[in-house]
Amino acid sequence: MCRNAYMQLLWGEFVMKAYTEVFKALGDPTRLRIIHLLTLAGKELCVCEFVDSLEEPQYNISRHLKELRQAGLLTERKEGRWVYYSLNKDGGNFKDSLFKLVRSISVDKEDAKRLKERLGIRVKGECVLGIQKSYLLSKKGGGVRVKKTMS
Amino acid sequence: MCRNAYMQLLWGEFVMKAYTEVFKALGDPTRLRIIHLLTLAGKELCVCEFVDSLEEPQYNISRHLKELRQAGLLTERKEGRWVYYSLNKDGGNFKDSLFKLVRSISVDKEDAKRLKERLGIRVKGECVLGIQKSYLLSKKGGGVRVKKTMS
DNA sequence: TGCATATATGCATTTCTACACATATAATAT
DNA sequence: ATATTATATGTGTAGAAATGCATATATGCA
Repeated sequence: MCRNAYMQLLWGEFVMKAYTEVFKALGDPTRLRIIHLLTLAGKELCVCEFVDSLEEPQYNISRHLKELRQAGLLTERKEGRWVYYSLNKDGGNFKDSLFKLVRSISVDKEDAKRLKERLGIRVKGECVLGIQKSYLLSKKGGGVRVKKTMS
Repeated sequence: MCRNAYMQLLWGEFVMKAYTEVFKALGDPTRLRIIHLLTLAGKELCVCEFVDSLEEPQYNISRHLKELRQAGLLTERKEGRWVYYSLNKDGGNFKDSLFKLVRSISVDKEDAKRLKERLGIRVKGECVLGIQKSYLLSKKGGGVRVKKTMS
């Protein structure tokens, strides 16, 4: 892998950056709650389930999920209109230990409580309903969908 | 500790913020290298030893050390003009696991190599010489000290 | 007392980050 | 086909963070 000193330097910086990105990704309340929720759930979760559980606007959840995926912490699986995210444990022991660590964090249990409720409306283990708390579709609009047809 | 639901909410947010700050603190290359170096060293290190080992300007090291201390990851001990920093393991298993995790990171070993050299000039286990790489005192100046007396 | 040295910090600048609004994209349902 | 729905993203903005310079603070020493 590393042919010479220069390559080692580059490789070292590359690896260091990867680890830095992981910690940076966890250094935000919403993203930490996302990972924490996934470690508690023990299974993949759908975007709308994150939204209803964490009570954050849909566009925020989507963006944070993307960052976590880019940091290598999540994988996504598309199923029709639904997108499920799960913990990405590829690549050695590091992430496994990290996820155990995040799981051990003792925060208030409201997120988990709301997730449990939300998971209750799955059918055959699959997500079949979108965001239930319509005020989370956007922040101001209260769930109003803008029509495409105009004038 | 938590008398009612409102207190629990506040407490939960407080704790979540504390964990977030920890991860955020590690989400910077220099700070991650500082913690990594400390986990490898297994003992307290002096500011000038960080500077020579990580080859970052003194003012940057000072600032990053401060942030790590404010995040609860470091403690400092003053000994005359010298200030030693060590890992702060207070407060349950979380930080212990975290430090083990950081220790397990495999990055290039230049930092550790330079630290080993630098520790060679300690006397009776104590730091007795300041920054050896004078170009790290500031970035541009090359170690020039400005006189106080003027005009 | 005055200078040297180890560390910390005020300030300005630039870059990043998170958020909110609106809207796009893609798949489903009618 | 067209409307609906689940998710993603372009854009503007405000606040945070990293950096570099200069200098302050504090301790030790001559």
